[in-house]
Amino acid sequence: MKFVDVIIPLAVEGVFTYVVPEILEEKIREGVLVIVPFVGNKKYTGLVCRVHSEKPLGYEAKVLEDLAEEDISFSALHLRFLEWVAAYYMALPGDVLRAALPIIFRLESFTDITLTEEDIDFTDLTENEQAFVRFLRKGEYTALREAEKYLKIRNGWRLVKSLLNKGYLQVRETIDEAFKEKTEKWIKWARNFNEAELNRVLDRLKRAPVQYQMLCKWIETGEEEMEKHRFLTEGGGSAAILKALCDKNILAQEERVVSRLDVVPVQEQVCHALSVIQQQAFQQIQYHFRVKECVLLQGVTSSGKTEIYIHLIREYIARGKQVLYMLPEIALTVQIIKRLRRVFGDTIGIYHSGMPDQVRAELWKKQCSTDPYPVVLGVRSSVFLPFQKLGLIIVDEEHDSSYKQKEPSPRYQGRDAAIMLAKMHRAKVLLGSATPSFETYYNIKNGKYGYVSLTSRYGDILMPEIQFADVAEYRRKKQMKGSFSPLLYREMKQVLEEGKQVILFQNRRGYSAYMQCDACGATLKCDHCDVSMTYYKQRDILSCRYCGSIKKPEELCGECGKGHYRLRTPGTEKIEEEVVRLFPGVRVARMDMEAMNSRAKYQSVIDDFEQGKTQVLVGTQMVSKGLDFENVKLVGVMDADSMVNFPDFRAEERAYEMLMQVSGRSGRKGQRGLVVIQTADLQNRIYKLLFRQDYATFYAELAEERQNFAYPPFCRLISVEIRHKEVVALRSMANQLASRLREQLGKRVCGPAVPEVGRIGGMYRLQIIIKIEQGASFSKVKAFLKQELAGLQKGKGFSGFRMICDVDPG
DNA sequence: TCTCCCACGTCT
DNA sequence: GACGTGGGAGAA
Repeated sequence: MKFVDVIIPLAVEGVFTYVVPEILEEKIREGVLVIVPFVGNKKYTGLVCRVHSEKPLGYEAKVLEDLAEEDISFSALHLRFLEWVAAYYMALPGDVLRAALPIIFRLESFTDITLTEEDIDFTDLTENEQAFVRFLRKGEYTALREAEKYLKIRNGWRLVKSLLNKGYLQVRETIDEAFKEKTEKWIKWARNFNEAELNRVLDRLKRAPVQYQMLCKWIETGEEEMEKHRFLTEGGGSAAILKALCDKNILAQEERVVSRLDVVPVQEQVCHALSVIQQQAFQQIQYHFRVKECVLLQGVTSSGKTEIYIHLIREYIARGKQVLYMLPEIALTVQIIKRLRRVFGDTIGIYHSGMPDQVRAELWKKQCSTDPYPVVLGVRSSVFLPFQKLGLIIVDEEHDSSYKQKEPSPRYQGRDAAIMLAKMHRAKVLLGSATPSFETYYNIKNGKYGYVSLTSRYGDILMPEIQFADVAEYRRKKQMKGSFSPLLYREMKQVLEEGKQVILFQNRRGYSAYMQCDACGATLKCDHCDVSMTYYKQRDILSCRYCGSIKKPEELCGECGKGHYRLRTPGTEKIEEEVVRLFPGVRVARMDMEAMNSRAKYQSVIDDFEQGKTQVLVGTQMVSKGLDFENVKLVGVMDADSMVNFPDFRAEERAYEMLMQVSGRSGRKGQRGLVVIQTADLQNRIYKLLFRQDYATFYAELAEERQNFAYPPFCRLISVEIRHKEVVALRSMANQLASRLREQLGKRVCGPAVPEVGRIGGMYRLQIIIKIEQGASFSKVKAFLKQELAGLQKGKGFSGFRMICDVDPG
């Protein structure tokens, strides 16, 4: 007998063993998707990760139901990669599969019910059962979900069970084919008509003038076939007229399967030659690749990194290899896609989170087919795509924090996972950044990665000039105009008069980051989370950025009942308002998570700014990433301190990164850009380092501290977060865990401590950090931690706790 | 994630 | 005691 171990895409521990029915034996192998029964009658899609003949002990394995979706499968290497992600990031295999597999392929069965008899003795039934029975028809299957929705009940299966016992119901499980091919209707001649025949056809249509007209128009086009929609709009007729022509066997309709993947006509392929400096960098990268698996290309904004990527990609394609080009989510804009399309035409696939599920599924199928895209441009999750002959991965903006998935599990680092994926494929990795992550730079220092830098901006564009505005000083002298220092105001005014554009960066959304009582100083907090609520003036509501709960602002302070709430620290909405007031007639656009409720909106804000319809763009970090505008001369950072003083060991690294990136938005051909940074803490070393615009010095200065306090890159971290509804119980559990861990790991264990936000959505949180130094066995620590957590979970009094491990957090 | 079961609360 | 609800365990 043949058995398989199956990963089920649910948050369940381990894999599950099934018996393979004889008729399927031929087709079942490692990496295929199957349908299996799981809990009751429910059926799920699962992934076969092992085929064997070991009869499981202690239970009778269920029988595998069928094969699912035969067009896709996982290679042995791909399976190993999923296993690695699960093991390294302490995630469940089901979690990893869920991240990897497009939702369309994750079939789930649903319950259908019908009545077995017309006449039912209602006296026998409870009220709910009666309502339920009335909703059903004999011989007609109704989805249980529908019935639950209609009757507004949960746990409908309870009713089903009791009615089933009474013999009134019949139940079946169905699986919907979720992936459907997209089709189009095409119009063509029903058969070949010669001229004489055609004339006869037209003659016969004399008494049907509209049909006659439609046919004449069609003949005029001279086309053999046309898509139905186009046929009707261009022919100016109705579907009924068309149908009449089809019924008369003159024209015919044909349904065709079409691809949902963008099929762009291959334009003239433009690939610019590299400049001398770029050519040197290109050669250096290839030189390093001979001995190293991973190379960093450090280059500031507009130093021409993309052009080098393009040449590398071409090289790998020519060798018959595939390339994965990764970008942080936000940077995946039309700008970059356009640029790559110009070179690679329709040989490039695109993968991002805004994509409809059907399209993702289609890309998956294509990558499993005999004709996969040689290049895929994608976000973090594209590391999970199937590759047949991967040769190169480019991780652009590798320092970007959005490569790390925080929620839900698997909490993986896309860049690091990509490096592992490349290793498995014996492929190379090129990291790109102006401000590399400390981890990457560390690996260069110790010789693990190769290093290539592009120091000058392409076309000799100068680095922007950075000026600091001492807000503390201006405030003392009462010279501030709202949130604007006289310096920023003056520069902005001049730039706008020159007809140039301005970007203002404020890393807070809404109108006011928090509301504070003017009598007792209490801030208005979310009812469920330990954070102050953001005020949105336009909608006149307070909103919590963690749980999303909303409430109306109150007049009087909820704490002391006497004071009134005052708005503190302006957000993007307020800045936008101030610009309107201070610069009458200037058109402003705002770009933040709140304003960008759709992809279309995002694109239109960018387009308007690009075309100069708006002169000032106010935004959160969204504006700092991946956007290039020709005409921007000034970038204003409204409140740099808020980033630097963030309570996190990476705060300074992130602040530097972000400020450098924002600065890169300014200055283009033939003119030097200006960056005005407003701070009340001018003496902070970050600003001095920023002023020098010298990454190496910045790294050297901060790295020493990281080493002293045992933080990455000198140490690896695992964060264990514990959540519970009650503080006291949480405390004691966290202490218990910490002391158990300390028994083995000693002072590597820090905490428990209250994380940045101590309560979210009504759950209190505590965090234990484990620091693992170089040379210690990371996997042993993980195994020990896992064992301790399992021990706690088995123990009594564990109810209501959640434990979340995050490997390499941040 | 879904199902099943148990413990417990409420209403009669 | 019947019925309903909520939380935790386990799933092959």
